[in-house]
Amino acid sequence: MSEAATRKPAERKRGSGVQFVYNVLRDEILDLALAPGTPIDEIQLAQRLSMSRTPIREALVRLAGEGLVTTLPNRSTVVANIDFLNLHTFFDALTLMYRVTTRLAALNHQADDLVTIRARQAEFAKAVEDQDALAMIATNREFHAAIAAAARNPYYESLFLRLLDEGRRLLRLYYSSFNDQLPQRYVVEHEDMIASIEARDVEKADALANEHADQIVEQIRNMIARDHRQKIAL
Amino acid sequence: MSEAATRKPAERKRGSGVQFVYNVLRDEILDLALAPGTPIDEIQLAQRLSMSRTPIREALVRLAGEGLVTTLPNRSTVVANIDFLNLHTFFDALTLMYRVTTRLAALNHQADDLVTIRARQAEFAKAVEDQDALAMIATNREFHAAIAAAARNPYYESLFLRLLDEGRRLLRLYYSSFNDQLPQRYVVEHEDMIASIEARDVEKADALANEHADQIVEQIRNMIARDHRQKIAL
DNA sequence: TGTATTTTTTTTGTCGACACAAATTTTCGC
DNA sequence: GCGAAAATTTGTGTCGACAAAAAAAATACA
Repeated sequence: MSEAATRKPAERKRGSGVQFVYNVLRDEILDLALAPGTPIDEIQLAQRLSMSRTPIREALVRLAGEGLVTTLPNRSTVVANIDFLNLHTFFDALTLMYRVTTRLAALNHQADDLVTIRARQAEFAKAVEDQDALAMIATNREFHAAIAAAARNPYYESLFLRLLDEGRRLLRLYYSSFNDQLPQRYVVEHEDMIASIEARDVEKADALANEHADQIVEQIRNMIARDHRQKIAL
Repeated sequence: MSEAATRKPAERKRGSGVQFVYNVLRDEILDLALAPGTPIDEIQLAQRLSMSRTPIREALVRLAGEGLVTTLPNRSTVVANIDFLNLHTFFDALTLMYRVTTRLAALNHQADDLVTIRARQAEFAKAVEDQDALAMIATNREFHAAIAAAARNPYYESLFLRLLDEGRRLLRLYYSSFNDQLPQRYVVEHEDMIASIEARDVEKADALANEHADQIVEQIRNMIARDHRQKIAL
């Protein structure tokens, strides 16, 4: 059981129920606290979070819309599987969104966007320094999410966030081997991206994002290739 | 009240309730039978579709996830507005998805994909011949959806479908002036795209999709520019 | 008559209960 | 003992009801 699950049973503000369940489940899914394929029992969840099944079901519908769970009709909904066979479609979309959001950030960013982006980058650098792989994964996501926000295109942003989440789940699988690559390189690449965004150099931002994406995709590929266990099983 | 609303009150299969409500509402929203900004009364809807509020609420959650309705906490959910001020973000994403899906279709399509695509194209050509603007909008969507399916990338596909739906809603606003452009041109462009996909000529497919998207964006821009009524109001 | 405050109404968010479907176990025939 | 049919159990899909929150109406007051 995760930490959030053991929260105070009663006294939650009206209307926050669905959001609460959504957040708990989302975190547990992305942290792999709930393994892919795990069936989600509504009644059990209702008891655990001490609320009725109605808000739980609505949260599940929302998660299903984002592809984080799969609903089997008249049967339990399960945590979405990681489709190793079609990872290339994920990498393809991820790379394109890296590029597009960084491009548009260079074009459309406003003054305070850079403040936020730099703050996220500082957190990422801190995580690298601390050799904290889990924090690196989380802060890296937030860094790119901040860039996506500065890009000011909600369509790209929502897809990108979805992809970053999926990536977070994937990296979580291999986080233990996340340190021995060369994460310092990512810090430098991030700095370059920030500089090109600030200079509004669209083409350079694009190129850097492309390289950066290739780096990350390559690293994930290596981590998977090194691990010949049960790729198909999941 | 739309046609679907007046369906047989009782006797629907178990588990199909949410899907049914979702389909009804989605159609009415995209057809502008429900105008943007219209509040959706759950009780009223429940009576109209003769079912309880529970499946209705779940359908609304799903629609909210796709951005077709907006949920105001403790207040009624309303049909999503059309954001004329940020249409450029829509056009940008739409153009990119036109390109990417057509590219990937040229790369990844399989034999029977072309059969489906050609069938959709035939329906589109028929609509043009019949001067049926509404059918043109609908069949054009299905044509590009078929290409997106052949592209075999669910991430792009889901975003593209969302954009096509949003576009359907937008075009529906101006469908009356959809004839007097030159829709015959679109038929030819579609044919060229099919040919380049079949030839697996990725670059040509990309270029054609780009042109095609520019055409459509331009047409929508013209339709909006010609109409100086209540752009801001909606 | 206009404005602030209280009351009423409307509508959402949540709950507990029941019905139905699928999975599981038990029973029965051989 | 083994396989098929029946019964039980488990868990989802839907319902009607209630409580809280917001909006609307009514009232009080200047």
